[in-house]
Formats: sequence, structure tokens, C-alpha cells
Amino acid sequence: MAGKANGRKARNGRNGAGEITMSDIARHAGVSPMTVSRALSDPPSVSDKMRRKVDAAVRQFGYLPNRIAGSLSSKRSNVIGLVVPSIRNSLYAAMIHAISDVARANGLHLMIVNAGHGLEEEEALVSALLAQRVCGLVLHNTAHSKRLRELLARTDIPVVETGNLPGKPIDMAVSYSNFDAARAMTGHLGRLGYKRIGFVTLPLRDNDRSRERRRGYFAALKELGLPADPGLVLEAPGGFAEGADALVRLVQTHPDIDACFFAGDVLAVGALFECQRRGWAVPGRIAIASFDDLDLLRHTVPTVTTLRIPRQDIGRRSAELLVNRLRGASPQKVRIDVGFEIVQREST
Amino acid sequence: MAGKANGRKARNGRNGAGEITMSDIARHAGVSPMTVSRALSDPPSVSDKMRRKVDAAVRQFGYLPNRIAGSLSSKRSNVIGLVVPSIRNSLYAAMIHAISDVARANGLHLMIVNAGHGLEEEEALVSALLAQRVCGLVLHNTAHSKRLRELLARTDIPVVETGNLPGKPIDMAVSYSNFDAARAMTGHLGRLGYKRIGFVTLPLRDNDRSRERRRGYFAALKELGLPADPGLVLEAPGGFAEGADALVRLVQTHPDIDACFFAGDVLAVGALFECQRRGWAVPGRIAIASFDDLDLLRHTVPTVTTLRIPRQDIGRRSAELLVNRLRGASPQKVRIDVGFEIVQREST
DNA sequence: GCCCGTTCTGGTATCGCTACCAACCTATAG
DNA sequence: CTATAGGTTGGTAGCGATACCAGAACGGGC
Repeated sequence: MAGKANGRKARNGRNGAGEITMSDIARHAGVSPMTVSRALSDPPSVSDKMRRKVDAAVRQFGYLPNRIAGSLSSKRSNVIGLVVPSIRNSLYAAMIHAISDVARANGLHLMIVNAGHGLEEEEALVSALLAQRVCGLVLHNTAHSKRLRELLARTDIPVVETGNLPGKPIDMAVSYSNFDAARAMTGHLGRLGYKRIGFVTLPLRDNDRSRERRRGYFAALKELGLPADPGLVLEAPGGFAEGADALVRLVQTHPDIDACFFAGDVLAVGALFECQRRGWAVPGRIAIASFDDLDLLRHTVPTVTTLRIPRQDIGRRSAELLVNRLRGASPQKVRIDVGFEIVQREST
Repeated sequence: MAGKANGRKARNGRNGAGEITMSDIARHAGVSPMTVSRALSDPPSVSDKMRRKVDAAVRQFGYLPNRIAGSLSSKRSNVIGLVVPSIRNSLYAAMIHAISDVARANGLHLMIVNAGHGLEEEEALVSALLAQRVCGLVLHNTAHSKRLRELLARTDIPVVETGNLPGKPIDMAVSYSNFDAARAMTGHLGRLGYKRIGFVTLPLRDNDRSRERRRGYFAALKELGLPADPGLVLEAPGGFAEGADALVRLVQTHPDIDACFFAGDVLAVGALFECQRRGWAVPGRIAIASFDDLDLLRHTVPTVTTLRIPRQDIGRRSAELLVNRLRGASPQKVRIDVGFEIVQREST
């Protein structure tokens, strides 16, 4: 008799195996579940007495609110999705770190995926992140498949692109201009007096950043009045050995080369080490310039001239833009150019 | 009249602002929501005809299932939590990358947090991950606060510790022995004939890995019959400049030092560069050994003797253990020693 | 002491999906 | 032609939280 009547309410009672719920806490604190919810998510809205009761029960049971349920109910998740070409690359690591810090300070979590370097892959991964209902996205890539652009256009979550300054940002962009940076460094080398400037680029396929850098290189040569020799441009996957190899090939095919600009820092360091091995003076025999201010470049012998890209700032500001939007800032297209800086060191 | 009757069902109808739901897809495909659910999560359980109808509707609307709702309902999330001391460090990056690959292949996502190096911080972060109801955890740290151990003991999700081989794993462990590794390298240096072997350690506070390495160093000295001189041991935060500085200080205070073992690769490289700057022959004036086989160490001049720790394997196997458990493998304490390898190169 | 505006608190109805069970087919055997 | 098994399909009832509104408690002014 009572059995049946209790049956309905029993589901709020302790259920042998299930997790501790807000109702459990509420019951033990002698308040309603709503009060528990408020006490945890917006303490000032609850009286001291109630809050104390709730806090005590929460501590007693080691209660951890179920954010999945919370997200479903409130239609707000507290997870930011992040798509980078490679978690392994320390450049991205600096950016991820900065994003992570801002996110944490705002109670957000990070879901990070490796895009590899394919457009379809990126599309699939972003879809998966959207299915997880991330509340914001940071994409390093700025070249996207048509379907991905459509997909993102339909969602109303904030999106920041960070790898390049795109002509048409999907939503917001925080970056520097790869074109300007490569142009500036090439120009810098020209102004230092170098006449035969080689260029080693990272893979160009599906990568607008690499392509922009190469474009910048050629633009600068033109401005310097130097001939554009396609033989002075080499494409190489990023790696120490590949940088060394590229340098050697350039020197062999173009013995008159007097400087080389590497579009990736690891390539440049690999080349520098090769020079050390061969006893080539840097910059005596050949000058070496790099892209991205790896800490390492400040400590090699000689130290290496490079472009300082404020990767951390990019991460921090991207995250801040997301946070602001999540806090209700009106969705306006933002396009922040964080700029770059040429760091002249011993190698040029 | 019909108005009222429809009122009840209307909530399944298109609702102006809300997201596209499974019911919407079901209605347009002319099947029940359950069939849509099954068609998406377990295709073989649904007839071809039904599946085709569902797939068509899904594509037509660009439907992305709401995994938050799915997770709540099924009490299973598809997110793995990962706690590392620093996302920025490339060692962890290699491990993260491997975990990420395995996770992706199994439809899992990664939530990564920076623990910094404090025990309380780790506790708070893990709590947050548990609140997100991650389905598994990878912790790099093996020193935990008492409360964290209790917290993890109460949950029934699989946990893998990876930074060291702990005496009492919380659940599973995949690692190498920091003690054995440091002992082996120190022994190796002794067997090469070095008599005054310095040791530069990373910060020891709250870090059992560093402490184990130092313990290994002293154990080896004892085995070699060499005196343990506390003055030959220095503690330094990881960094190129710090490595250089430590080396210089050791050489100044102990001019008879003939080898130095750095418990962090960046420290070792910083020291090597300092030698290049000062024109000290390596290993002529002083031999340098490192911990962890950064790619860089294979390319410097001279190349650097180091310990190869299979970071990627650690990541891969950790993830695989988690996946197996999520697939239903019985929870047995696993403790995998992935070992290490001494890589003898030019610097010693 | 009474009225009304504030502040707090609690009940109810979802959020979008999946687990579970019941109902329904179709096919094969008896 | 019916009975039974096997494979599909659909209805119902939550998962654990929050939004929204209504009601209760409180406090001050006349």
C-alpha cells in the first residue's frame, strides 16, 4: 500500500548505485534542490543560513555537481574547442597554454584536437566538437572547406581564427600577417646587404600560412629590386635534418647564395647546426634567418635572427574575446592584428 | 479545439529558435526517434530502409546529435581528462599527441588541463574534470594530495598515472622508473671513466620524479664507489639560461668536475651552448649528459648523450588501457614499466 | 498594526537523448 | 494454416540539472 505510494517519490531517495545528486544534498541539508543549485552557482542569491547548510552537506558527501546535466539544462556548456595543426609543435603549445590560463580563470575547459593538415579532417573534427556543444571555438587554420564555413555560419557560437589574418574571417580573428612578416624579414635581409636570399618554406598544401609567407618573400624581392629565382626556393617538411638538407642543397646549386630565410624555426636551427658541422661561418659564409622566436634561437651560437610572433598574446586575446562573447558582448566581427617584430641577432 | 490537442504534441514540432533535435529528424524521416538514435549509434541494428531514410534526413538538415544529452542519458561521456604539469613542455606534448591519436581512433575527446606543480591545484583540477564526468583520467603526477586519492578511490572511472612508477598506483600506471633511469645514466658516466660527476636537478618540491632522479644519482655514485659531494648537486628551474648558469657555477666551485648530468634536456642544451660560447671542449673539458631524448639533442654539435624515454609509447599505452576498460575489461591493477634506453653520443 | 515592495525559496516543466520493455512484423518449421 | 522464434520498431520514463514563475518570509513606512 504505502509501497506503491512511495514508489513514485522513491526515485529522489538514495538509489543504491547511482551518483549523489543535488536532490540528495538538498534532502540532507533540509532545503529544496533549487536552493542547492543557486547556492552553488550564484551564492549571493541565497541567504547565509541556507548557504551554510548547503555547503556543509556538499562537503560531507563530497558532492560534485554533474556539469553534463547542468549544460543540458542550461543549454550552456563551459568547454572551449581548440583545433591546432599539431599539439606537438611548441608554437601552438605556447598559444594553448595562454588560452588554457584564461579559460581556467573563467571556469572554462579546453577540448583540444589535432587537425593534421587536411581540410576534410578539420571539418570532421569541428563537427565532433560542435556535437559536444562547445561554447566557443579557436581554429588555427584559416583555410576551411566550404561545408565547414557553412556549418560555422549556422551555429551562433563565437569562433576565433588565429593562424593568419584572413580576408573574410568566419567570425573573429586574432593574428599577424604571414605575408607582412615574411616580406619584412626578407626586406630586412636585403637592407643588410644580402643579394642572393634563399627561402625554405614549410609544406604549402592546404596551408595558407605557408603560401602567404612565400608570397611575402617574393614581394620583398621585388621591392628590393632583386631577381626572383625559383631555384632559391625549397619546400621542406619541418625538422632539423630537413633544414640542414635544404641548406646544403641550396649552397650546392647556388654557390653564390649569401643568406637563407627559413619559414620554420626548427628548419633554421637544423641548418645552423649543419653550418657548425661544416665549419661554415654564420653569417660569414651564409646568413640564417628564422620565423618564430623559439627560446632556443636566443641561445644558439651564433644567436639567430628571427621574427617574434606574440603567440602567447594571440592565445590570451583569443580566449578573452571568446569569454567576452560568452558573457554577452554583442557579436561584432573583430579582426585584431597583433603584429610581429624583427629580432636582429648574430646570424645575419 | 484542435489547438489544445495539438498543444501537447507541439513541443516536438519545429520550435522557432531551438536546435534541431532527433525528433525533428525522426519526423522528417517518418520514423520514431528511437530508430534515429539507433541508426546513428548502432547502424547494424536497423534495417537498410530505415537507415537510408534517417541518413537522408540527417544530411538534409545537417543534424549534429547533442552529445551532452546523450552522455546524460546514457551516463557515459566520451571525454578523457588529462592532467599534465605543463602543456608547453614538448615532452608532454609527445605524450599528449599519442593519447590524442588513440582517443580519436576510438571516438573519444580530450580535456587537457595544466596542473602547474602544486598538489592542491591538481586536486581542484581533477575535481573539475570529474564534475565534467570524464570517462577516464590520465595523470602525469604520481604524488597526490590525500583528498585527491580518496576522491579517485571513490569514483569508478579508470585512472592511469604516467610520470613515474608509483609504489601504490591509484589504479593503473604506465611509466618508467625515474630512479632506475638516473641511476643507469650516472653509472654509465662512471663506467666511461668520469670521476667527478655533477648533477643538476629540476625543482624538487611536490615533484616525486625529480626526487627519484636525484635518489638514482646518489645510488649510482655509491655503487661506483665515488664520494657523494652535495656541492656537486644543483637545483635549477628548467631553461637554457639556467642550465648554462648551473654549469658555470659547478665548474667554478668544483674545477675538477669532469662530467655533468642534467635532469632536464633544456638545461643540458643550455649548458652545451655555454660551452660553445666559452670554447670549452665537450666532452674534453666536461662531458654533458641529458635526460629525455629531445630531437634537438641528436642535432647539436656535439650530439648529446641522453636517456631515451618512450614518451609516445607511454601515451599510446595509457590511452589503450583506458579504452579497454571503457570497453568493459575488468578493473585489474596494471603497472607497466616501459623502460628506457641510454643513448651514447658525442658529448660523453 | 497593516500594507506593500523586496528578497528568498520552492514546485514544475523541460533540456535532448538513451534504456528498457512491449508490440510488431516477417519467416520458417511443424 | 498456425505456432514460435528472431529481428525491428516504437512508447515511456527517466538521466541530473536549471529556468521560470509563484508563493513565502521579511522589513520598513504610515
